[in-house]
Amino acid sequence: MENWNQTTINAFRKDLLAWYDQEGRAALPWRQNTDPYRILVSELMLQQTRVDTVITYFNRFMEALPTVADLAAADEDLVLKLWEGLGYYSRARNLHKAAKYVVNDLQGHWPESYDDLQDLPGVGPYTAAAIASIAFGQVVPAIDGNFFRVFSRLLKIDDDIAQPKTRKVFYQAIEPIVDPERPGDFNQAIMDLGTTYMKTDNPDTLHSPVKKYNAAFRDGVEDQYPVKTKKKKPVRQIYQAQVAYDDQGRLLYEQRPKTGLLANFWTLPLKQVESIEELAGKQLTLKPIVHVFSHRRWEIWLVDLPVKNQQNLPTNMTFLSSKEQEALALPKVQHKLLDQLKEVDDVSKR
DNA sequence: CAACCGTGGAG
DNA sequence: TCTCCAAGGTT
Repeated sequence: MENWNQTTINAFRKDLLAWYDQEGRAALPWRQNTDPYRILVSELMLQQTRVDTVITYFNRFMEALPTVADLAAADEDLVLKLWEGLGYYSRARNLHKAAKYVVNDLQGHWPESYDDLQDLPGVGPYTAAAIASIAFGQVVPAIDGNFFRVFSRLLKIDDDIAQPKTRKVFYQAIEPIVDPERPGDFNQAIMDLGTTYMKTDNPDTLHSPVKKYNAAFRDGVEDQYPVKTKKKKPVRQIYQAQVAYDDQGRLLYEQRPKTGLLANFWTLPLKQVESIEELAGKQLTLKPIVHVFSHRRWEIWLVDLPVKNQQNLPTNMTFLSSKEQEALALPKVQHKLLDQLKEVDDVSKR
């Protein structure tokens, strides 16, 4: 691992920030000001999610709920509807809880430090550092995937970034490098660098503004960084989705358990099966609907399976009209099921 | 610590 | 089609 002296650190800060001031993504909507609420919303949305995807959601969210007080007073249904399709829905519920915590428990006074910000639900070390530095000027590195990638190359850090304990190594290496005058800009500059000249695939290190500080590039081993062990493949699981209507043409839904995958969301009643031979009812499609999560791959078969006793449904099931359904936030997989069902209906009408 | 938790884009 | 992964946090 490289060890920079103070002269190198000073020069690096200057070169990085000069580039950032010229070519940084200043137009990103959450960079219009440093309101901690805007930073919080954007950072929660950006967790494991691409900037291009977030922009639309962010603008819509801020228009609907412009202040932390608005969010604290909002119904969870609205919050989830604004988050619909973005995934990792615990982020939305945590964001809602965090707003209530700030407004109701702290009388609207934001925690300002790296340590205190981590008391907010959904706010861990990265997000706390981002808010503390950008909104409150604390000198702390916001170590995310960009930081792992950029500094593993610059400093030739060989630790496996997939291991949680590696965060400590990076923190100790980077903390002295953060610009004490402009910590928020320093952090955002590293992120911009990490998505441009120092991105994951096909980085353009030759033209990077900090090329001369890049030890891995200097030694011709840039492709070896960051060191990262591979993830496991998603487990394949087969499901049947029950298609059943009541006498008013409403469709049967089932609410998922309040913890776990897609917690509390409504979907068609889903039942896991070992193989398609186990499907109950008439199979409606030739191919399954495939939906891949981080750790699971669902192959779902629609089956026609009417409910015999509509008056005696389990408590977590209900019939919903299309109008009732449209008011609900539904996970993407359920939208896929509905799209497929609509196609089946269209074909049968011909 | 390792597993869990969504989705869409890129190669 | 398949693999990886993108501004991580919680349990």
